Amino acid sequence: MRMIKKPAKATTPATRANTKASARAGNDPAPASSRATRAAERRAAIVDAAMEEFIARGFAATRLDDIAKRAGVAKGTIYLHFRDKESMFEELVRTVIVPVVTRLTALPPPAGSVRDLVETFASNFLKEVIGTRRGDLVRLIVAEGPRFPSVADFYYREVVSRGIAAMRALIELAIARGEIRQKNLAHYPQILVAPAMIAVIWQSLFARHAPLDAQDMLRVHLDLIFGERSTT
Amino acid sequence: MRMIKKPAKATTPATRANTKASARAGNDPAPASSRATRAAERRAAIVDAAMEEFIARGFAATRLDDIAKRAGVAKGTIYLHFRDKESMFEELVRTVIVPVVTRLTALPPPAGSVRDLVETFASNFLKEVIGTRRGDLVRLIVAEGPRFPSVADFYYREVVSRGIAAMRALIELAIARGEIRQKNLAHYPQILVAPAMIAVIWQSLFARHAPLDAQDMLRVHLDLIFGERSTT
DNA sequence: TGACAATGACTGACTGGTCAGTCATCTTAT
DNA sequence: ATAAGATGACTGACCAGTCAGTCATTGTCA
Repeated sequence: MRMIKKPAKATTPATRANTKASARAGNDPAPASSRATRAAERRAAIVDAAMEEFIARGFAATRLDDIAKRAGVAKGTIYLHFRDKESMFEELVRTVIVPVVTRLTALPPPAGSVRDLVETFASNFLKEVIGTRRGDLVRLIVAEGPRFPSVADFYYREVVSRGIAAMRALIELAIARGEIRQKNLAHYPQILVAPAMIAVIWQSLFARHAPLDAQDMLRVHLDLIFGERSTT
Repeated sequence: MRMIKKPAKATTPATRANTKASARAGNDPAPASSRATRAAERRAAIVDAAMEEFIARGFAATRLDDIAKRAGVAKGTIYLHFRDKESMFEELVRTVIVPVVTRLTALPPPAGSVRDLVETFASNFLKEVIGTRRGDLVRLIVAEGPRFPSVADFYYREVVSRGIAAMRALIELAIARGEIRQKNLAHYPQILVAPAMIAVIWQSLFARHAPLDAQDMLRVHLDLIFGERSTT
């Protein structure tokens, strides 16, 4: 946002003879890494640190100085990897979200009942998202979405619409197979995932007041949709 | 967030003789109001303006100057009503939330089936919260909760725990009456309200990508829980 | 192979704009 | 008359973004 400045005078440039000496904050002792490798590591460190800070403080209240310190990097270094704070936030979301989606959408062999499939999916979601840093990221997206339409758009395209479509397909299959009776459910796959989302939010906001057994809740919810498990 | 500052010197206070002439932004022409009334009106105007701004920008990115301008008040006036930005946010949440809770918990005569009761409740929630400014406030609480533990606590105490308890009571009643079969549902009243919460969030984040017929979704969800409506 | 030069990644002090909170002064109801 | 209410210019802390300078790594030549 800052305007281009005049050349900037030198103001006693000699005084900075000290510096160095403490540089390279004590991190990787690996000396044999190539430039490219090192760069990638640093970028990853910045992304990690940024995620931590953004989750803890939100976009506006996060200081780049803090991100830099946490990443063990100078502030200027951040600008070698990201254009500005805003695009750092956007890229961060992309960087973190994409692997999760690909991992979760890699559904296991479609053997067995639809319920088994959904249960596997729920179980993965539980491990990978609910109560983890990634769950906090989801909350962060809900929080900052309105101020970052591009993030909300991205999240809708890459996560929500895909997830909804996948769930709808599963529901339709289950209806065809007679595993689900309520036909209208296919119109609102949101209903299928709603408790999982609530669990994510609950864990970040209320867990310390009233811990929630997300796993059991999801089981009960699936019982509701598919009918109680027969104890065969 | 700013720390308490030292007294701050006065620096040429006399130079400000001009001022006035345009003050009192053109608002209420009512001259006959008492001090107390006027004060209450101003406070309300500030609360409204603050809610609008906080919802649009989040806590950290909201400027008190903007709130003052929107409320038609000078910045200093805000400090006659609130200690600082943070406590303004906290009081704002209390001020806005309480009436909603009391209105919603004023359930209609307990005649008819539990499903009718729940449906009435859902219908009120739909009108009063989903897709309204108050719905945005819920999203705001989710967004800022982690940075305002006192707000999250308040919200948990006044809204969440009460709502959960009320829903649990209804579920147990419905189970006793045979309206609900799934007995475990009483352990997780969250499941009952989850789609409503999702609807709130959906409307603020994704409505423009994919509008959601919240009313119909809630109906389908209730069909799922209570069984499809008999067409008697 | 060893020495020197070129490269560009990295650093952090610095700048300028921003904004929460203050307070001397003015206004108005009582 | 006068005290409570209201105003908005002002202050100082704060922080995103910049850039001159440093030095580890890589490339080149004898």
